Amino acid sequence: MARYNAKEAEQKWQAAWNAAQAFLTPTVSDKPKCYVLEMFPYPSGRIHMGHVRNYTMGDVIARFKRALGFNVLHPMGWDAFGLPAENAARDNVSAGKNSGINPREWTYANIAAMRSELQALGLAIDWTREFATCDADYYTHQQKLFLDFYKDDLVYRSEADVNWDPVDMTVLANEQVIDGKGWRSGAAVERRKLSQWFFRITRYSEELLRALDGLEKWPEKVRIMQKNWIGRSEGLRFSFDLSNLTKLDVFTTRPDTLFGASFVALSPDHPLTEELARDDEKLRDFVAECRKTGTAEAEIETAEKLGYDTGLTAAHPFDPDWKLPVMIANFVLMGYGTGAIFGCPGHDQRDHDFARKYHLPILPVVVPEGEDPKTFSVAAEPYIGPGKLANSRFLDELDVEAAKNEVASRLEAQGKGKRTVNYRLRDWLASRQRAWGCPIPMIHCATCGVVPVKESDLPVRLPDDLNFNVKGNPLDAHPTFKHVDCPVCGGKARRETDTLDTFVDSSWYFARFADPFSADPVNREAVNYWLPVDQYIGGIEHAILHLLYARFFTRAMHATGWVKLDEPFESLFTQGMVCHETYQNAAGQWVEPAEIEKRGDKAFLKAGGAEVTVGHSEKMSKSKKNVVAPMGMIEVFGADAIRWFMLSDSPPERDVDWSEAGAEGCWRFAGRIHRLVTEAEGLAPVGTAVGEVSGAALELRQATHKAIAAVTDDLTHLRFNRAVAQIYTLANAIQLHAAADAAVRREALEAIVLLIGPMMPHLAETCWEVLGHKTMLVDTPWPAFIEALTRSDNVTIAVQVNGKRRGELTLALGAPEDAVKAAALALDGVVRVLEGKAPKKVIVVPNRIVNIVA
RNA sequence: GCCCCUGUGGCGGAAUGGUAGACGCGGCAGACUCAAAAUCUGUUGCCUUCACGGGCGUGCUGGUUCAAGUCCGGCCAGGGGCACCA
Repeated sequence: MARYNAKEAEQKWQAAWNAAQAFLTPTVSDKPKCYVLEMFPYPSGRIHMGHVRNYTMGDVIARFKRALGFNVLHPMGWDAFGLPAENAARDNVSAGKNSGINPREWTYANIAAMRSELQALGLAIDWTREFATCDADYYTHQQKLFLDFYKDDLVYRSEADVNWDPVDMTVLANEQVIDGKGWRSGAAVERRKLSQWFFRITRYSEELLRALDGLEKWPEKVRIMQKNWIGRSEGLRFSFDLSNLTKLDVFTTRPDTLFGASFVALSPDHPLTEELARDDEKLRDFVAECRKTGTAEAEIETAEKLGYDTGLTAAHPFDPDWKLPVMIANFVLMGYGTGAIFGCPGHDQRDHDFARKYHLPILPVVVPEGEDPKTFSVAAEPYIGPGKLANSRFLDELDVEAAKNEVASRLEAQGKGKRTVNYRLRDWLASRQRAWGCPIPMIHCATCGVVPVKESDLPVRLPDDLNFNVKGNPLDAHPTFKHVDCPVCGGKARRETDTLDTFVDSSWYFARFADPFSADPVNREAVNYWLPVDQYIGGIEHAILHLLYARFFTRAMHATGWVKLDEPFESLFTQGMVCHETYQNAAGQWVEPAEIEKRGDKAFLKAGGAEVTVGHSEKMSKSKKNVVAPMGMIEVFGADAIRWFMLSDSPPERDVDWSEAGAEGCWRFAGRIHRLVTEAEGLAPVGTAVGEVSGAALELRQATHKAIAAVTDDLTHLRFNRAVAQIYTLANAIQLHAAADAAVRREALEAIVLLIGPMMPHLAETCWEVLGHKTMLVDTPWPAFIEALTRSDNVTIAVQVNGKRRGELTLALGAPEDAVKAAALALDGVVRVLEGKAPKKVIVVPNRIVNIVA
């Protein structure tokens, strides 16, 4: 029999699935549904191993659920707006090829290339539903949603201090600033005051936080990250009366420490600071100095506390005669709370640093248990823990919680304060000064202000003839795009030239997949049937950005009547990265894996044979050149072997090391399965019932049914690596019992072929055909198992004395306790250790273990 | 600084509180072969013993339990997230 030819099989079955429209999904159906979705890719041009891992996992689930009888939706699309396309066009221009690429052509060419690569993996995808977010037919609906949100006050325009990325020449959302740097460019972000478009995500701060508890099928890690990002803190907002007769609002989570206050501090960006700076040159210099400090971690850690005394004083809310100095302090952030605080150096590290530098009083007002209030000192370091109040008049002797309540109640009663909940989460700044994005459907009119584009005028199309040989946003520089008539007064007006953050595009694509042909943004009937996504899979790097925005968008779409749910993703799985060793030559330059040859632990250049340094295994990245292209590997080992590799060995949430030896092992296993099927002789015909069997045949039957039960359970729980191990075990059993009963062997072979179906679909179809089936395996239900056959007749029971293993017994399953006990006590090893003494106690765990306490 | 996760053979990793190391990779030995490849079979935690056997073993350290990789406390190491957030 010929050896398994993966390439032939893959072409044959992919064509057969296509011809049969095997993965075409009805829009709605009476069958129970299962929506399996992997985070859609950015069309960079070619797939990488991370895609292969992600889409293979999703495909296994989709095929498994389908075999279980679900109506499965498993679509694919393209997150197609974004900077790389623009940069490619710009590079093209600077290379002098003016006739060349524009972002649209670049993007669609990449999509075509990547589509065929994904198809080579044999994914069970309904390609009729494919769309790209840069399709006008997609973004027109996004513009419609934007206008709906605008009507509902979920979108607004506001001037604010925003993050400006000087390299990408655009503003960024808070979520896109990592360690003070732009998430794509890595450039230090600058602060600019600009008028920008925002989504009012903070309307749902509380809800987004609370609903996290209900997302039981999300990784705990992601929920914690979102919780921290939303950053809820309960406290008190109250006002100080200032000596210039104005009031100053501050926020605190520690109202209990109010009698330990020794100053009030304003942010350098506080409106009052700006007001004061108008007539104070020194203050202006000070503010400028503060703004120099970067926001990078290292800078913040080493940054000195800087303060400026305004000369103003603030009256203590419980003692009008107690005056506190009003300072400007560089560590007070305008973006949190009210941008002003009262400083209590005794119980806050930052206030402590500040007070020491500016020689302000440091007074303990909370004293830990066991300390004497008269001697307890916070001069050296602040005390943050629990304790009883002291030096605090009417609060003395109260514990911290009671004191917080007391202060809050009194200030509320006086009308000076209010208990409030503060969130770290800011509104989502969603406008970008970029050309390759969804145009914001708004118009600026000198007389009417900002007006929405009429729905009948949608879509606002991106022009094709953008000139990238300009500074700034090519949309803004376009000769006609921005010149429009005002939809209200009809006068000359200016079209908004900012586009939407690409994270907007990915915030609702999952809903569009339910019916990508709908004339509305979503087909309500279709989304009611398909949403939520039953299983969403992607990288942990989207734990906050994409997943938080999508949760917000779903709520906003609920509020505007498009969907009837709040949470888009029922179950989330975050898969690990694909890593590879790194290599560096003598000059310290990175070397690609394809250029080296391994001998033992050492690696050498194929050309020239010079030794290279083998570095740690890291996430595959272009910069480290440790990338292995999937297509080359599929060419060598076949798609099924690569899929199998991605599923075996490592648990799916953990990082996996790519290794060619591992892929080769998978390829060999594919061949072994093929041989087991093709070389099986004298199999019973298709459909033969299995009769009563014993001996080797019974053992094989039991192995078969155990494997079906275990693989079913493992795939249900996404434990692909264990499912793979179970299948190896069954393969070993089939090989061992190659001479067993003809019907039993057929049962075993059919089972193993069906079990590998979701993971190695082409091989499985081939084997299914060899076994004599006329219908395709994709149309075959998942195999059932017989419970009684998943248990062996005999069990091996370990026998311990004082917890130490001294022997084992092989007994019939369910042997009576007395017999087990007697047999255990008679074991040589047990007798030797007991030395004739009677045991104190014997614990028998049925069918598992006996522990004798001597 | 705060929060979270992970530490098991040469390697990737299994293990509802109940025989630690399933399964795979790698290694070793053998069969087939003139030979090699491919394939198949056996073996493979460490120490000790001719052997039977014995001892030690899940980062370290205490504890709970008849029984701990698993539960609890305290450390150590590695990784991740957040961070002048009042």
